[in-house]
Amino acid sequence: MVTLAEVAQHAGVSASTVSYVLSGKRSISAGTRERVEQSIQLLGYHPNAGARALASNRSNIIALMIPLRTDMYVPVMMEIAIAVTTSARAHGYDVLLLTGEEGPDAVRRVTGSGLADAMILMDVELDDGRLPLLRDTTQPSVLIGLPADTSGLTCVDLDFGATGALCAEHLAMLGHRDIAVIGEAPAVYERHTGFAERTLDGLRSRSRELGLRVLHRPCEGGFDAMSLTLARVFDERPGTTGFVVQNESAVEPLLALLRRQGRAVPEDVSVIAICPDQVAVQASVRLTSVAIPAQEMGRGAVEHLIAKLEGRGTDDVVLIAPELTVRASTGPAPAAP
Amino acid sequence: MVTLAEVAQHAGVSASTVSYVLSGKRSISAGTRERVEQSIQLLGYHPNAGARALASNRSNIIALMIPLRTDMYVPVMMEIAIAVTTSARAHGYDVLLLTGEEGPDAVRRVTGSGLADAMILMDVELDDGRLPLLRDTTQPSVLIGLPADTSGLTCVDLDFGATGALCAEHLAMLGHRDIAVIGEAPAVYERHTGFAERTLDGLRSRSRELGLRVLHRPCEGGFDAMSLTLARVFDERPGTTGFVVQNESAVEPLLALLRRQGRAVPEDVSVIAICPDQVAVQASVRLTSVAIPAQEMGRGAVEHLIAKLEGRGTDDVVLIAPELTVRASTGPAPAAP
DNA sequence: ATAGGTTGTCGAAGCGCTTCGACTCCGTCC
DNA sequence: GGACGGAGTCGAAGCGCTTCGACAACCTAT
Repeated sequence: MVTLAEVAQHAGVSASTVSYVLSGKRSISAGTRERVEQSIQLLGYHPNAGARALASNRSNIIALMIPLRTDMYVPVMMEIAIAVTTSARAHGYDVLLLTGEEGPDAVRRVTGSGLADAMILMDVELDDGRLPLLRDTTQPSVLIGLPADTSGLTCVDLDFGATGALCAEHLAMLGHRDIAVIGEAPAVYERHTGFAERTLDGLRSRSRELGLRVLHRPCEGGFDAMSLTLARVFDERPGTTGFVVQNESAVEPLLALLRRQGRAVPEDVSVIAICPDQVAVQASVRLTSVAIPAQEMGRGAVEHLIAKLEGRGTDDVVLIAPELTVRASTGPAPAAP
Repeated sequence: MVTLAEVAQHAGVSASTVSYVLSGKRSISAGTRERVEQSIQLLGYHPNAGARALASNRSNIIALMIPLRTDMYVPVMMEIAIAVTTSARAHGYDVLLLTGEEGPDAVRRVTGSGLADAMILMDVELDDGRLPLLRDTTQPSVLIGLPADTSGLTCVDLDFGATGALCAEHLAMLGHRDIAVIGEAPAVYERHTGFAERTLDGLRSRSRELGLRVLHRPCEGGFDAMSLTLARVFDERPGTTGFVVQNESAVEPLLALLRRQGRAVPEDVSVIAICPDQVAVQASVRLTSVAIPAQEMGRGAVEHLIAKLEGRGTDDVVLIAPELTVRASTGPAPAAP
């Protein structure tokens, strides 16, 4: 392994000079800088991460806690993780991957050991056990998601309330009166993961204003669960003509079942999905959808974190405005029979 | 931040003693050990990662390179990443997430800086630019995937050749004679990611032995692409009664299209998918499938890596035997018309 | 011409840990 | 009873880097 000292010797300068060339924290004459840079190239020098972390008290690592469960939004999670990693690299940071498995202990371990300079938490619950620890530590952090109490925290998330409202507006505008929300798996609600409730709240309150009747049913993904759920929906509200689907893995089953029942989309029934654009365009009907901006969320989280690391940061809640894209799965409500 | 020295002082011993309590590398009397452990608890001590890495020359971090692209198998990738992280933690290692973005440079950076003790590479191409670097370094590594030349490398992967053969056998046994393979997106083949070709080779050679006729068509996921592909298949081979689908995002479109054409699954047409079990059971028909054992692959990779880190490891290629689960999407070939 | 500021470089201290050799006890064995 | 060896502990060196203060050299403004 090549060390700083070896580079310094090769370039005929002191170790500290090489260090300053690398960090740019003091001015260095052009000639010296060039010589040092050449030596670095020539010897193939890479600063030792451990030594650097020890001396500077910064590891240049961001910890990313992803959920262990795979009961929801897997592609979204993946996309966020990749966006976080890519943006972090662009700022000179690496990403340490943590699963929820260790729970709050992971936070303690990482902050205590100086393994990472900062954290990004995904899959935040309304009353998350990790939050008190985050508030206690001086280590910057950003949540992707929205807990009940956001005081002293920085959060980035899609504005799910507005998302719900947007869905209601679109369906109301098309003349629908009875709509059904196919929600996430019951486990997601039990876990109090906020976003599902927020969507529903937004949708319900806007629906009230617009005179829509809303029926909400949680639903595990998959064909069988969807089949049961759908039967119950039409049983209870035969006049339902609009669907809002929040659970990605319920989308395709729903479309298949509607088809099988002879209900045409969008002539008889309109469907809006809350999902990544890719899913919306790949479905068997091109879906009108509100996109989940995974990239933007990941990038936003990193940028806020970097700002905080550089002391420019502020605690705030950034809600990304939802965008509804009209495609082929929504249309005017059918004339009443 | 609490340091070793503070713990030592609190427990009334020297710093080295505390270190030995922590590492167990020298014997410590029960009494001393207990006192030290109590002090650690009481003070909430966590060893500083940087200092430890510097002094011991090991970071206890494994780097995991995941593909940047999301054109294939996203859930599988995610599941592998989670399995890797979980198993690594069980062995006392953390996981650093790298995207393919940096390419070979990432390998250089990580090995050069001592950021990680070892690497796991996913999405390995047949002639991957990172492989020469891996062969050159002393740092242990494991590939998930199979390059063209495996000499000096350790690889873990599903035996895709056997997977293809298994699909052929199952369909042949059921009396099918004309089968179609719906492959990955063309981009996957252009990238030479091995597994797609291996599946096809295995399937073709077994088919030859069994007298099956095979038509292979790459296919982007999604409804529109699948629609085109399917039309061409039946155009060219009207007697096709068996499908093997390798592209996850083509499964549901295929089923929908067959239904629309009035071809019943499994009465008229049999479908085998190569996909995670979860996808197979959640589809609109419970799919006969060969599972992609993501968990097992992730865990296997970590275990091999740990073995190498401890000096017990050997370079070898571990191919996981495929398992075919019969569900509701395959049945006897229909009698010839 | 001289005081004062800038610029570029160096030496040394130290970050918190691991590890090696050395030392002290104490029990064992001839 | 003295040599021997193992168990338990300590002190010190050093891992490779950053950073602070010091200093020489030079430039400018009075």
